[in-house]
Amino acid sequence: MSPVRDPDVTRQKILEVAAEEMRVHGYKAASLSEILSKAEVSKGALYHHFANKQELGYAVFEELYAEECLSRWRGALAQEDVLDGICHMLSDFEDQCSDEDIACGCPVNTISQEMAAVDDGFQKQTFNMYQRQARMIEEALLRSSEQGLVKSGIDCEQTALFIVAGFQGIASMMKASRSRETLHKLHAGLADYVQHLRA
Amino acid sequence: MSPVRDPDVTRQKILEVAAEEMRVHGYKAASLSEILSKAEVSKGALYHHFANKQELGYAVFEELYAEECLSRWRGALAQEDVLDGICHMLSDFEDQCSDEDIACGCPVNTISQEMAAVDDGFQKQTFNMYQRQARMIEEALLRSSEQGLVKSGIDCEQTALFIVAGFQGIASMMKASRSRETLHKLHAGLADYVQHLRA
DNA sequence: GAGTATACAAACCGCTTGGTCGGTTTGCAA
DNA sequence: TTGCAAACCGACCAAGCGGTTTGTATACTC
Repeated sequence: MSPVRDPDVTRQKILEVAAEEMRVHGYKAASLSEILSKAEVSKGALYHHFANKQELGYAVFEELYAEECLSRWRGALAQEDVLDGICHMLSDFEDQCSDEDIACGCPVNTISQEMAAVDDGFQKQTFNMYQRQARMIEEALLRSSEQGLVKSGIDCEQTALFIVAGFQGIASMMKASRSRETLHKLHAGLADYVQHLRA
Repeated sequence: MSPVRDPDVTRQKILEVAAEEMRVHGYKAASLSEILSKAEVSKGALYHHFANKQELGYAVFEELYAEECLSRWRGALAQEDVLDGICHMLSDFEDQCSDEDIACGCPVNTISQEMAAVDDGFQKQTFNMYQRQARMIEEALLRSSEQGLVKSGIDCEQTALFIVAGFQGIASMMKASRSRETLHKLHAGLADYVQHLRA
């Protein structure tokens, strides 16, 4: 049977509760006391697994937020028709997300806007995340370009970067609007853009 | 000569210093003590002009952030060629903004991401701001459509919304990257999109 | 010039925050 | 069975926060 103490489980529990709190309240406003009580874990346990709040934040970002985000892109870009893959990802997200998800927005975008200017660690993490996304998309576009799927004239790096920006912008407006209708129109706008890349 | 006490000047001073602090640190992390000491104003003065921090925040958003943002759009959309107007606005911004501006990002986007989920007032203010921008762009597109400047098939509302999202997304990535080069590529991407709307 | 509302000054307050630290319990190895 | 390190507990702390209150100086009105 499982032991009374399992450090991995404890750490994961803290991580997940912290992620949820930070998704809703942001990094700074996420209270350690609140996290501890919701995770049913003592302060001693937390500070045993993480040096301080900052490192907890970094871990949440890297192990949960970034991972979720990248896996979504991996799925979309693995489709044989990359453009359709992206569009399907958009409508899938729209179908799956709850009202709370809409209100909370994209955690990467939220943390980035809150912290990038005042914490170099978060700035590097978020920038790195965006670069990885852009790189993935760029490679997919280059592949598609060779296959004759997308127009030949386009600058794949620039386009990939703009697609990432489009996503983040949609996340921003989704959060600000709290409106599924707005989200739908925005997705339609991005889908149009993506499809116009087709050869 | 000017009186020793001028309530309007005092209020404006508080507003401007608060705006600067919130631009850098966000709303919650902007400290009233810090604002007061930088503005060389007492706590009594602040609480004479504003009921609480929240109302100060709302005033900063409405009277400074929103105004600056909207005036930029007004200028761009007043051009006879709206598409060029937007593109010029992009390159003007790029030329004028300092490294600090890049690092701080767009204050509307920053505040929106920080507060929209936890404060209905900020949520409404930011959404309203985005809607006004979108409306302005939509009307400009409709005008241009009648003039035969832009393609006839486009959905002006959806396109306008996506342009606003594109802007916010660029602001997000600009802040996260702290890189002028990235900003330039993003602007180029958006400019391409805007120009492809041309008839 | 008196009276009064406005405009400020600054000491003060309760509360929450992230973080510390001495002590205790658990699990495993020898 | 013993020994010890890892895991955890929770009382405690200083600092900073937004906000209140009491008092005073200025400016305008009559």
